[in-house]
Amino acid sequence: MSMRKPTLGRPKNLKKRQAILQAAAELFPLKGFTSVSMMEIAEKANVSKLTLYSHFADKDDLFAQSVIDCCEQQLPISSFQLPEGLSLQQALIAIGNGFLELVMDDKAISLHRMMIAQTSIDIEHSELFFKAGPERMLSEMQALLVKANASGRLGIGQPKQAAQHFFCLLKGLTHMRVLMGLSKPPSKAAREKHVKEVVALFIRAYQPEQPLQK
Amino acid sequence: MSMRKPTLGRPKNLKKRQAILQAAAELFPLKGFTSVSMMEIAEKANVSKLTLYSHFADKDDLFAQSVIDCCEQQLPISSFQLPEGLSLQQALIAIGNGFLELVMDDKAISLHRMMIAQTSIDIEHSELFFKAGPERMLSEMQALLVKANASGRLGIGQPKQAAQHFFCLLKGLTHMRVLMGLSKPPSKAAREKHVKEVVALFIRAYQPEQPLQK
DNA sequence: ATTATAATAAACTAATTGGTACACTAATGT
DNA sequence: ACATTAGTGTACCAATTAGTTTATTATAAT
Repeated sequence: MSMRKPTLGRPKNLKKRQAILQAAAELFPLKGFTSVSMMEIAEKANVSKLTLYSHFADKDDLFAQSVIDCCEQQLPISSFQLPEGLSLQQALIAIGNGFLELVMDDKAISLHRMMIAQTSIDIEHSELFFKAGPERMLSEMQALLVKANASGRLGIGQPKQAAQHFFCLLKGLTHMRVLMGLSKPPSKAAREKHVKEVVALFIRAYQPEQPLQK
Repeated sequence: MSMRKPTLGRPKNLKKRQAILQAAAELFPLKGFTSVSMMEIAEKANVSKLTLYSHFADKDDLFAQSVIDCCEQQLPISSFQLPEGLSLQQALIAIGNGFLELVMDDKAISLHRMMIAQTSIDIEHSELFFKAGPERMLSEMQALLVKANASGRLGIGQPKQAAQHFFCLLKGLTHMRVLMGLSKPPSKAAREKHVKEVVALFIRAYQPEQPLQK
């Protein structure tokens, strides 16, 4: 287990490594694990096959690293802060837009496909992806709901459930259709329209028990 | 193009064909198209490799036939009738249970995986599956919503949208987790609990504008 | 300059696999 | 009985491919 980083000799070119990961991240979701050859990846990355094997132990390793890399790249996308003075509706719309953009993104769709196609082979990777991906937003959402609950603006029995409902509504039928290649990812305008509609529905559903008189 | 069925000689054993389709339907979703060899399918079906090639032109053909076969098998599952005297809540629960049973079924999950994994290769088959599968229930649901709307029990602007929301809520996070192999399909009890909760949410969300006094 | 490592190109190994050919047996209609 | 097709088993072909070996050049630290 000597993972000492050698200080001697020519250092590894990190850009090569990134190019390989990039190529892998594009090819694997497109054609599936077994249909992509190492040679193909090497060529796409403009790198010799042996360089590829010098950076990654084998095909499985490359695949795993590629998934990890994708997940990490995805993280910062939606680390949005929601301004304090926002109304509940506006806050939900902001979260909704962030989530839908994240989840309909080409990369995210590719990742979904990979995870589903390689099911049972890479459960750990799927867990990883799930945590790095959609599940990260559940906590933010939950926190918001608890707050809205406390201030009497919503009446929610189970915030965790409610948060899940919210995201499922956001994904809608479209997400599955996109996964299957039956629809293109929706435009920003289409996404925002959908989010507004879902937020309205959500607020209606979770009005406090005794609605305030207007 | 001579597809004449020969009346001469030993007839083909339809059970062999079914066994092959069965084996293919199990193996393809499990390991992905390219990772399954024809030999493997032949062995699983207890059939010689050549028999396989006598029933199906090549691997692509077998895959396509397998998808078609699965879709057709799925059709009759949920041709349920809902009794007339049912309350709205009970009707929604009945539909919800039917839908969730259909969509969490092992076969349906396998099909989803296949459709997603083979994306862009088999768009026609995906369309086929989508129509044979979940989409068939949208019309039933829509019809019910229109009726509930007319009788004043619900206030729904866009019945089609509402129906989609309903089914998305039913699937929930769980469906995706099952697709990725992260969770087992929920038990009947778990499904029914979830359905009840979703129906309650749905009815709250789509109450008529002027709620009736109690 | 020396040393150690990175990277490349090209040839090679060993295994898998889609698809076929051949020789044979089994079942069906005439 | 006979022709015809279904099905089996085995061997085979051609192509692909994960992974290795070898020899050569490039690039860094000391």
